[in-house]
Amino acid sequence: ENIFDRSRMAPKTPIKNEPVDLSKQKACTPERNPITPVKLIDRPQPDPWTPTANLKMLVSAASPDMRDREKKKELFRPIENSEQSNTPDLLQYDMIDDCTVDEFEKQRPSRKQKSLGLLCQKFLARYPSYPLSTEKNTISLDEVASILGVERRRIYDIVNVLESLHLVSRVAKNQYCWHGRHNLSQTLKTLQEAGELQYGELMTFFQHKEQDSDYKFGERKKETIPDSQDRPLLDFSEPDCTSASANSRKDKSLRIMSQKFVMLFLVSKTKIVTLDIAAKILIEETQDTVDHSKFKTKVRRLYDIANVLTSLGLIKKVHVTEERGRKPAFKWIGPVEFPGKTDELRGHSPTSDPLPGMQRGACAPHKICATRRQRFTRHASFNSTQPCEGTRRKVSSEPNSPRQERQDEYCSKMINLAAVCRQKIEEDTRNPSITSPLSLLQVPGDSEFCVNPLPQAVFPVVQADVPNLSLPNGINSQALHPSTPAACQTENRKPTLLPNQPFLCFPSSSLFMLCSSLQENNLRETLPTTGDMGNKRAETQATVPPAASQKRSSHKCASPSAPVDDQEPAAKKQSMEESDVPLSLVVPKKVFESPKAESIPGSGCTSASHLEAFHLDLTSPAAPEATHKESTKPLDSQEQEKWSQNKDPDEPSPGKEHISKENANQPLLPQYLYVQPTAGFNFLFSANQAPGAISLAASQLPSLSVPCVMVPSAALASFPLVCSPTVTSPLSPVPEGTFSTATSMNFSMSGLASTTPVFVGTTAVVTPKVSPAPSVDPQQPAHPTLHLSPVLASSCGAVKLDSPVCMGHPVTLLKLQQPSSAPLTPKTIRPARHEAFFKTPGSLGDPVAWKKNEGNQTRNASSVQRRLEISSTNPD
DNA sequence: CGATCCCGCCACATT
DNA sequence: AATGTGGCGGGATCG
Repeated sequence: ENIFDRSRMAPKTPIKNEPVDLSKQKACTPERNPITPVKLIDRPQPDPWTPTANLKMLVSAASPDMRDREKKKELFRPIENSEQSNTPDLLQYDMIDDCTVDEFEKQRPSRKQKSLGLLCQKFLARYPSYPLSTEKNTISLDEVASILGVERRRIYDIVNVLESLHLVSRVAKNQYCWHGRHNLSQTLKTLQEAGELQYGELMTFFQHKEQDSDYKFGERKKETIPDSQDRPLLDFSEPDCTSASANSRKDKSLRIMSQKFVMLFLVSKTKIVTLDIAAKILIEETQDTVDHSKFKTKVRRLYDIANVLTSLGLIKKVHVTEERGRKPAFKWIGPVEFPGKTDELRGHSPTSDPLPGMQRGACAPHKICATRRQRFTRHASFNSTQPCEGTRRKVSSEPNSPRQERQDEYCSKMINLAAVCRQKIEEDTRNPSITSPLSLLQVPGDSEFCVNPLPQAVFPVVQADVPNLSLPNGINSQALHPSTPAACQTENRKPTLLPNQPFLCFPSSSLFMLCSSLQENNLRETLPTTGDMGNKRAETQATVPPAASQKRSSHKCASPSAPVDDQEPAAKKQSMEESDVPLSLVVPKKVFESPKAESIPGSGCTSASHLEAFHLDLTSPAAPEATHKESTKPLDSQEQEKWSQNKDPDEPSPGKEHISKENANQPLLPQYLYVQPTAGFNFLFSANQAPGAISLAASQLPSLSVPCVMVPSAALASFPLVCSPTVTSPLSPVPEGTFSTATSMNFSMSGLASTTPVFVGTTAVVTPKVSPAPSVDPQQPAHPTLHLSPVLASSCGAVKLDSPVCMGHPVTLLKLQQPSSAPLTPKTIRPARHEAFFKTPGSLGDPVAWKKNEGNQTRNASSVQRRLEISSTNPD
């Protein structure tokens, strides 16, 4: 048959491997598309004749993407290529002729090449993460399908997931509109909120023990679960989507499932969700009913969703080892914290609004929800299901009261649950082997997560959080509070918070983050939850954010106490991270307002507040970004612990989160992320970039500064990395070359680490030196925004991160402009303010309080990096 | 052999 | 009825 077709269709060139179909295409453009999608061609028989089919073929042939694809294939199988370039074009049938089966197989695109994840990457590569509003970004399913060489069905899988996150929206039949990640933070935030309500406890629970939880809490679960069902909530479709009708079709499970799945991550303290747990939770009602087949199907779907989310750089696959064994799981590597409210952001550019933060923040929180709800409501009629929800929604829509009440109730309920969980946890904790929640998380050898505890746990704590920033989308900063305390608690870890310091130092930190202006992303702040964070970083990815996940509401209520307990264990675990790796995160600002400082004034909390000050305005001006610099550091880091102090404390108050919002307003914080070498590679992130960016596309990189940089650890050791987004021209010598490299890389793939260090950033400067004296020189003064070198910094005056604290390690950031917001002033400033902040941390945006670490002992150069301090100075 | 997940049938929705 | 959507699960691959 094939032959027949071919003859007819196209003369085709025998060329390569591709099956017949290809040949057809080839006919058109022989060289280019070696890779034709099999399907089209293959299937063609049935409809080769259809106009559509032909069209598709043509399109595919023409498409550049196709070429890429082919290239990839080649890469994958160089061997094959070399040998057979021409081999079998035949299909199976043809094979008979000459090709051996083997050859055939080789040529045949591997299953992996056809994976949904890869397809999704290609899909995403076609659109900018942050499209200009002006651009038209319509997506034609048919076109894309043909270009990518897949059936439309597959595109639906991708689009449905993207739609659930609002990266796209359906405008018409066969037409979708690409929105990009501009609103991703908001969407995530919304999901997080919704998730907490729906799954907060559940997750907590599950994480501890699934079974038990189910068992015991079965009822609860049911309750919640059902609720979850409502799609509308979650979804927001677009604001208007008028298509009320839209609701139709079942619930569009893939979309809903996707949202729910994401919610689970956002709600999870560990940020790791195992497939089976997710499947159980997502299987709606059924608690027990879960028949195996249904479960299986659900899992299948989750894989589909996970592939897309992975391509988006929001999650990554990991394995969790539990008592029962290793289980597949996914870890959230996307932004974790979202600024408080934020709706507004949407349209703006991140930097654009300088002021605002506060106000908006304040009000905003529910806005979005409300909007959606309304929408839903309209549609609502349809939603027959779950009346409850409807109710709920409505309620919620009102920002005010109802919701609160509801929460309260919820809280109370949860409290019990929490208590139970806690017990379990405690028990677990005792159990050396595992801590419940964490246990799940940890992944033993697998990826990066290891369960084994390291002796020193070093988990740095981060104190500060970054408040959110002004970024429109929202950055998130809230979360930490609660957790933070916990983290701090862990004893050892108390890293470095110094009272005033804005930054934290972690002992062996694997990485640091500093935030400067961020845009969407959040910074991840800290560590609260520790485990996650550590792990994450360690691992890898760029994810910066991991951790902290705490969220608010439910937690507050429910587990106030619990968390703490839990955390300890968690911390331990974290600490464990693979060998040394602990990472440290540093966050400049922090927002706590927390009055509560109960715990320790000086320490943690306060520091946090100081952090706020930290914010720099970098962003506002222009692009402020900071540069990053780092050096690798050796290891002794642990010493650092000494420095660290704990924070403590506590609880941040609930409200804090919101508060953070205010902070958020503030312009920015520079964030830096440093990852230890151990991890395998180092990253630096600039806060500015959107989180998503990371994963993505290289395409972005070029245009902007790259948000992340990956460097092989080894490389790092020798070189410090710096990234500064803002600047366009790379100052440092290295940069260019490296740069390019960087650009080329795709972050998404973890695998990519290049051997050489990469520097990215427009401005960035890199200093080759190792930890110790970093780089003064390298940097250039040039940018306005930041400087790395201390010297410069001083000159600039604005901000400086120095590491006085850090041991010497000099990393400094300077921010020139916008002092006002920036808290950063070094020592000088500090003193006075210092007090202020204590008093009213939250309110002051600026007060900057920097803490400094003292130098604690560790001063070695190596450790330098660890400590970043901003102000350095006074501890006071 | 379990984990993944491609593939595409087919039902339901929309036009 | 045709076409768009997308649930669903068999069974092929991968590891």
